[in-house]
Amino acid sequence: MRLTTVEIDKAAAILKLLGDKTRLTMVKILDNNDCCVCEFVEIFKMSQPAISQHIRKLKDAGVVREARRGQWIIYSLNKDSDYYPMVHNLLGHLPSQDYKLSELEEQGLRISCE
Amino acid sequence: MRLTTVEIDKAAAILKLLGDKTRLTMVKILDNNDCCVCEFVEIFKMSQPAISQHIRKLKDAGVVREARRGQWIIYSLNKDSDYYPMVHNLLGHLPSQDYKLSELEEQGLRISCE
DNA sequence: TCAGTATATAATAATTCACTTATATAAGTA
DNA sequence: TACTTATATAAGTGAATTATTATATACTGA
Repeated sequence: MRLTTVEIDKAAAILKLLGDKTRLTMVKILDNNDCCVCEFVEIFKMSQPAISQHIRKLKDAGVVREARRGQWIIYSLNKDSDYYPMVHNLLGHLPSQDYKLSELEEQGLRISCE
Repeated sequence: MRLTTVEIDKAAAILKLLGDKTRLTMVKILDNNDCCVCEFVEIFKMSQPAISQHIRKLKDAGVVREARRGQWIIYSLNKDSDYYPMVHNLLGHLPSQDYKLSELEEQGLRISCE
């Protein structure tokens, strides 16, 4: 584990973002997997704009990055972010949420990460 | 560093609390020092009720605990909390805020921790 | 017991937040 | 080109959040 230091204002802003169950779960999932919006819509049973708006906040903060792949936009954790060490460290204290993706896979709804 | 696991809902609630600059700074200070409300009032140049309300949230979540010492109520980090390992870990990524206490000390306003 | 200091609580106003619905954009495909 | 799918953006709304001021409680010491 690296011990990078993050300004306290910036850290508070990141923690505020992660202080939402939906976004925290997203980020935990993204720590191991890349995902697209429509997968999150399925996982969280939430409207597409709601998901897009959550992701936008994470993207604006530099926590997450996007890459278009044809029709889809694939989101992944931005491991180059100054915040990544702190975030990754934190995610280590959370139980894996990958079962949510497994459920999608079973339903044949997994899309992005082949 | 211990790797304790915290339920994702609970973790989100804690991170939400820490996602406020004032509370995050408080907790960072409390990681090394015990403090009373009036010291925080000085440090943050904020009204006493505002400080009390921030502390109450931290106390309700079990992050912080109180001990009355005469006239004062001394707050400290609750190291027995299930969240403490995660929180402590996180605080390791933040720059020390102890200079804020040193400033108090210089002004002769330090109270609690002799 | 009274005055002063430390803290908590209550009520409230301004702001922010997380959704919603409606609509726009962009890519893929018939 | 027109239709479909994936995603983003905009506008609006109700709930939550963070301050404030006013007031209550608790301890200390004269």
